[in-house]
Amino acid sequence: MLRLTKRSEYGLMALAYLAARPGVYCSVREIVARLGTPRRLLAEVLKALSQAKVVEATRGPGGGYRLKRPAEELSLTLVISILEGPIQVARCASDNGCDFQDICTIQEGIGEVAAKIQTVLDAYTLADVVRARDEKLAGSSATIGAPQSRLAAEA
Amino acid sequence: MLRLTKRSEYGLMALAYLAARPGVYCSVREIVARLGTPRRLLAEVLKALSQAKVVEATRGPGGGYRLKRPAEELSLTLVISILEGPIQVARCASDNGCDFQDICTIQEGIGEVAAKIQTVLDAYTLADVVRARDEKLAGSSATIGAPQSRLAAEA
DNA sequence: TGAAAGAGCACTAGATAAGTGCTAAATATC
DNA sequence: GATATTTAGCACTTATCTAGTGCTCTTTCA
Ligand code: SF4
Ligand code: SF4
Repeated sequence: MLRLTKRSEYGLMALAYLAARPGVYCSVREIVARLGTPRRLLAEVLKALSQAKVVEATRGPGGGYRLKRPAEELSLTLVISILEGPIQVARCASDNGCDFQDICTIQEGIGEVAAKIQTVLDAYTLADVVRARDEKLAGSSATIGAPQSRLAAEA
Repeated sequence: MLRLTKRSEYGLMALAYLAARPGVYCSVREIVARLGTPRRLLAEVLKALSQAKVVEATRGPGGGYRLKRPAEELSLTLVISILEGPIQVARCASDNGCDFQDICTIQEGIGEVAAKIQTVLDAYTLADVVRARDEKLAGSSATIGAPQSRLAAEA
């Protein structure tokens, strides 16, 4: 239905959280306390992001996750493809394919649309997610466009 | 997973078929013979499109469906929303909402992305689907950009 | 040594998508 | 008017994907 999964959303929320604390290891417990997401599920998500080298982890007390790459380099395409597999608006892309491929009359059109959507997702990064949030919080003040580094985080 | 459903695809294929035969009533049987889709499912889809006034139907021998509006006016947004409900990249749009709305840090960002995707789907029409197909069939000849009115239809 | 925290594995339940069966109503043709 | 064709309506099954959870193991700091 052309919708993001919870995994992606939880992942993005967590990443946005981490982006606000550059360099600091944040535990799942801590993040869940803030976001209110199911703990085990978010753990699953962060594990996947860790395996994909988007975040890095340390264990033990004081451990947790932190961003491994700057938010500007984390596109939605990347995050989504890690958390829910490759983006395929239609299934005739790279996957197992579709039975209709030979006779399908809409393949090219869908392909064009898919490419456009892909472009949107490629261009939109975690930094943009954070920025959108900040702009909203800042109302319509003059800080629009300025690089942001602080979320609404009182901890 | 950000993917179109079969309903949408079948619907678009059928509409593309109808677009190639303006004014002519085409039966489900005929369309299915060409497209190879499950008959009952395509019937279901066309019924929905009929109820949504995108196509019109007549019963009895020689009956079937035909486009009610020009292909240029049929956006993907329209077709998809008829066949799989309103497009919601995130679920916090118009539906039942999401439990996280109050504290969600990515809502604005997702909203921006959703709007961009929406724009893509709004702008892309059935006519574009048909055009993309024609351009592919015509290879790289000089007919690019010319209004198309004939598909690979030998019937 | 013990507590904190991620890593790994496997499973359950719920939601959505895909597909099917059957009957009724309309309509053209004979 | 009978008959074949074709859409309309209704309800159901099955497959697939999504969401969420439980438990154990390993690492690491104090
Ligand atoms: S666009 Fe055509 S070929 Fe591609 S997945 Fe959809 S139906 Fe199959
Ligand atoms: S963006 Fe935030 S509020 Fe909207 S659906 Fe996703 S989690 Fe819920």
